[in-house]
Amino acid sequence: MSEQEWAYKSESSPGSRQIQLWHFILELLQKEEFRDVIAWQGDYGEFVIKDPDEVARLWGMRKCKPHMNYDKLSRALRYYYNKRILHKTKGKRFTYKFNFNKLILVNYPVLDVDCGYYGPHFPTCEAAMQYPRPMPTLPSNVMMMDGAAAPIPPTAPQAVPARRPRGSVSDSSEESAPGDHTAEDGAAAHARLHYNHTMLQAHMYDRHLQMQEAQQQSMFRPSHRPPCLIPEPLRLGPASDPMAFHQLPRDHAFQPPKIHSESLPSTPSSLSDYSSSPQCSPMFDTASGTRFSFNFNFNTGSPFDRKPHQDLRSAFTTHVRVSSVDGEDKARLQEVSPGRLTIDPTMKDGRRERSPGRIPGLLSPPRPMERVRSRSPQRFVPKVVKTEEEDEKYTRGSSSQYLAVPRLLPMARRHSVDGCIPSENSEEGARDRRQRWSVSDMLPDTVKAVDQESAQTDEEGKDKSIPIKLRFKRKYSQSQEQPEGQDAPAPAAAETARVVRPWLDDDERVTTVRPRPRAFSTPAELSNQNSSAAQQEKLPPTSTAPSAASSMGDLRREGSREDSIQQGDAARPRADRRKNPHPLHVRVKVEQEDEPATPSSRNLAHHVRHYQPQILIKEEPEDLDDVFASE
DNA sequence: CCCGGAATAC
DNA sequence: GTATTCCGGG
Repeated sequence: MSEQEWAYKSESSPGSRQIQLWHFILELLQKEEFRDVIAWQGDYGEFVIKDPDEVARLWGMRKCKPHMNYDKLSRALRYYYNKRILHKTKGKRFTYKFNFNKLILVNYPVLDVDCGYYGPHFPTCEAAMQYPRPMPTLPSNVMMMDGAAAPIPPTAPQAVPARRPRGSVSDSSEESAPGDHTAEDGAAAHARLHYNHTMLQAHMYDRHLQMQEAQQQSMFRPSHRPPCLIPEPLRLGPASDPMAFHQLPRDHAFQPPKIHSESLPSTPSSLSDYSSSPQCSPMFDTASGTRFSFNFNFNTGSPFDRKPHQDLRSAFTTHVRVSSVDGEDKARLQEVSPGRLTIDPTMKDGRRERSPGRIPGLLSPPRPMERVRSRSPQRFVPKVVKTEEEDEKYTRGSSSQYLAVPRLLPMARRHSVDGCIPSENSEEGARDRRQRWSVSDMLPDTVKAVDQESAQTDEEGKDKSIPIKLRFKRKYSQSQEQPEGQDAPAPAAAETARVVRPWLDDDERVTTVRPRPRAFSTPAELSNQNSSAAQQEKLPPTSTAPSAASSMGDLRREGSREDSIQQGDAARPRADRRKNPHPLHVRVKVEQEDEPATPSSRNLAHHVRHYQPQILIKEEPEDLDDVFASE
């Protein structure tokens, strides 16, 4: 199977297993050669179609629609409005904007990793480099799901190749040659997969493991192809389960969807080489029955003569990072729910990996300031930036605003990375900033530790009048010194308590969920919001491989129960934990109606279909202060 | 240009 | 479901 498979709809959507427009758009955006056709421009995620006709033509090519034009294409784009993949930048001709934060992950798997691309205006180039987050392929709904955190996959031999920095589109003096697969190697090198998945979807962990192995395999496999986004089918043996998290039958291991001959050439390699879009050849066009001659450009430089998603994946990675971290943070949060710890990306041997030189952005248009800032990953120096927003929250001190988490690493401040934070006078404004709250959370703990130090110092001598958030920090500091005094277990040698933002952003709420015991999950329950997980798993109900919850339907809400959260899970076997997961306090993002989709449609169902809520859990915030008030 | 309904294809 | 194809209207 090919690594591009992810870009195609799963079998749940018959006949739609073709690349989607927004994928294609991203693909073009990622390619330098099309910068005159379409390019990132303006705000975060914003792009402008410079040559509508050409874009339409290319799109038509890809989709074998010779009569495609911008009018039709734009109609398709408009359909994305309701789905929140895109919205229009009003007033700007041919300009649209991706809702990366919200949507990228909704429908599609998290791409693995370490691509050179750091997306449009990706705020955390350095941060990302510093804290590489290879994200295994994973159904997006996992990310959106605030079920739980998964143990972080272990580390693996590092062979992260340096990557050429890529300033911006404008700074496009260098471009990776078609054969340049450094990014892929880097991705592969990311065997250190520390991604979180949800307990609710523990089966995804299986997938992860598989993918991890796949990545490892692809990493060392002489290949001219990029490592798989979605790894090739593989058989993961127990021995290769680095975490030995659980040893589950893998007979139902993730298998890429079969290729339907009706829709795609079934040649084994056809998908791998799908970039040529062979099915576009009339001889393959059995479905439409149309007859037209289509002159494909298979020459180099065409978007069709390469692995189409190689770059797309890269393009995604940026946002996946953001979103993933976002999700991961949520996941961690859950994992960290009282008495628990999350694991930071520390290698098994205890060393903390530092990304050697992953260089951001091949084609992404970084923020203007980013261009100027140093991109030396080696000399990454965190720059503490306290946003007004944060200041306000500190000042406000509304304890209910804070998500209490025991053994909290002091997330003293919102970190930012030099060059990755918009200037104060930036036009971006609050929304943009909010978009990046996850930035700080993706910083390595080492970086956070830096802050921690200052935080400790800062708070020395202060008292309980300080907001609970700060008290958490303090408490954590103490616990670090005297870990045995805590009810929570001391972190394992290679583990470090993970910082979780102790406060809630305005668009966040806390809710408590109880993951359904895996044993009770049924595959049927998986197909709620997003079918990807279920589809990819295709686990028969009788499968010994546990499926897991992936939808709200699998969550039983539960009030905050101290009894269940104070015990801590550390003493419990993981297997037990998974079977009887504790209620989790979950940080959820509440849908913000930035651009509310107005269901003016006569057909509400239709609207609902096209409006995919980003938040699966929506509940009134739960004040957890009482839980930790004892401190 | 842009929007979104409607019908239809796949 | 995801477009594609039309199209009336702003």
